[in-house]
Amino acid sequence: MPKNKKPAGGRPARNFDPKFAADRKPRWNRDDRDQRQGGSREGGFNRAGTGRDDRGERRPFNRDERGGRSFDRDNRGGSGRDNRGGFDRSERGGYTRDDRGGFRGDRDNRGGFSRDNRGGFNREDRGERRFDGERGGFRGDRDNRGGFSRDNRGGFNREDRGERRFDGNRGGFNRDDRAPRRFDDNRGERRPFDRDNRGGFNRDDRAPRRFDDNRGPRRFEDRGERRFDKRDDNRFEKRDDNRFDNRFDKREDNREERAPREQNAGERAWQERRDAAPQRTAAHEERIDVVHERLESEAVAAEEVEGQTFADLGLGDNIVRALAGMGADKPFPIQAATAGPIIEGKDVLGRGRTGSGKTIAFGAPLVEALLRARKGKERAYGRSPQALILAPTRELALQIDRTVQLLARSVGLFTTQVYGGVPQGKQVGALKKGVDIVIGTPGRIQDLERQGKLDLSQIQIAVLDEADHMCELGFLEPVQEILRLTKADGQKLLFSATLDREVSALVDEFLKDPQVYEVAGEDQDSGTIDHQVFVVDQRSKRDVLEQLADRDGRTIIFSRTRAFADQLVEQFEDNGLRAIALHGDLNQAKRTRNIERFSKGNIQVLVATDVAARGIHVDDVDLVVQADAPDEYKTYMHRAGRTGRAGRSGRVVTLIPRNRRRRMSELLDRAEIDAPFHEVQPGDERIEELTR
DNA sequence: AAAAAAG
Repeated sequence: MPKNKKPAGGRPARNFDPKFAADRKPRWNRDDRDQRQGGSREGGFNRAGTGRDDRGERRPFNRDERGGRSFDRDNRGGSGRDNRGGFDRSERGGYTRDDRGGFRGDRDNRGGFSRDNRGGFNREDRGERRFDGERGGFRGDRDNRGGFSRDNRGGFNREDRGERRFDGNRGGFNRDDRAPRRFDDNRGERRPFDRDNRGGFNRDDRAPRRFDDNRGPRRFEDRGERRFDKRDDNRFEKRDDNRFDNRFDKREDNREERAPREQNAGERAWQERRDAAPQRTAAHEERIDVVHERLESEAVAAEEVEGQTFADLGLGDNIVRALAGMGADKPFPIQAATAGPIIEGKDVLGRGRTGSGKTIAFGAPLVEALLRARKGKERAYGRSPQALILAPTRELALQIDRTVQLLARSVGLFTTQVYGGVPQGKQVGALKKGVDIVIGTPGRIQDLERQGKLDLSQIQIAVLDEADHMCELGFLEPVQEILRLTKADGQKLLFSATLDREVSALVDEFLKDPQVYEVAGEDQDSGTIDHQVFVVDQRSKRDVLEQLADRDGRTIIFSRTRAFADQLVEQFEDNGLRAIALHGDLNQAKRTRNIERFSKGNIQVLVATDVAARGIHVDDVDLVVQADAPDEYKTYMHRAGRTGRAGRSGRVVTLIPRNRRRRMSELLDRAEIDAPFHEVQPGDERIEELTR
């Protein structure tokens, strides 16, 4: 009998907090939802939560959500999996893409590359469609970059990485192979092209563990040192040179070769803005190398700022009260470390381990800084935002807003979320009225900016949460483009638990005199998480997972693919376990709803892809299971970091097949995590131990 | 493989 089989009357939520007792509901029903639409009550993933919007505007949300459902999975009812995948995909693909075909001039250029060409309507479709639609450089809005656009590069890089992996035992990536740690002599020679290389193929890499006694304070270059190993790899140099050529030199050619196309005013304006955006110059190159040197020597420990109050850090009364209201009575170390410099207007890199309070660490001083800058001026209708917070997932953007919005409102500033998957209307409406802080994901921000509905030119403070992730393939370019549209002398803040050299792509171009802040001696392993690895026979993997899921207490199970996440949920449910999925195949309404259901305590098992790996905070997740081992140590750290937050304890179990043991221990080494390996079979005592 | 735009 499953332990968490459908609770009769709704078990008490684990993150029950007396402060919000009136707000709690044991489970979601229609009425709850409707009621929820109405007010600005607390809610959300954690107790810092608040309503969706602070304006008391009318909410199209509910209606849209329900309307959207005709295209989502709910409607499929009892239909089987196969049916489901095919039906949904084709409908969605056809509906969204083709119906809008005539809407943009660039679509016309695709000519024969229409839906029919795109082949079948199964899941794999997605990749192919991308290929046809985007790689070929058919899109007008990409044409400046010629055929060697982001997408090209993406394909190239990814394959590269794949090959490498299978190069025997990771080829040149062996620890023993690694070049010695210090590369200072080489640094001066670094070309800007390097940074893409680094991002592309060396993500896993990290400097070897230090064995000398004084481990902290850690310096910026402590991780990712090996990036330099491949500096002179011809293939990469060549590729990047190509890219560079195409991007800057061939721009004009390309434009002329293409058939002329109608541009609307918004697009024209956007292109002008973009062309006017500052580009890298030789002088700039010299400066950044210098900055980079200094960056590495200026990492500071935060110990000396511990013990201060928020007020001591320079935050005003209202903000301090708002912080107290969300349970932050005194600053966590990372918050104490970064607040001062941020208020002073410095460019800051913040590294604090998962769950150490990074959102407040940038959010509170950001609000304070905006407030001080605004002093004396009045809040004009339709003003452009002065701060921007970028996050890699919509859920994270939403969550950040929950916290930052409370802080902002306490001093009369407004925030709005700008992310995809939901209708633009509400976001545009808010922007029209004027907001001070925009929080969102890159795609929609670019979209609205290009439409002329979001003005980035007044952004004085730009924050990148999960900054290293935002420098990865597919994120980096949009992020760069966005940052180039913000104030040239604006302040930049980069935060992540795994802040490493990967961010130098941005640091070099956008940060002035940056300093790294972190808490000395605080690394992931000094935390409160207990790690272990289960070596499991492939055939019994699902059984083991099911037994692990059958427990009291919140559990997140990470799967590598969306399909497997769905399969697991289905399997669990077939066997009477309540579980819920979270991944990018779900529409946004469902994603939001699912994570809410999970954090409300109604359903205790969340099966997610890495969409939930970073930043997402749910109270009292006490077990993280990695159904598939991650490829990167950083992914491991972030997934594991969903538990053991704010000093609480948590456990992490990673399932691997026998042949992955070596790779796994190398990964754990990089993450500086000690975890015992156990051979485990279904029904094993080790599993039992985790379920009580 | 995943994520990130589509009134």
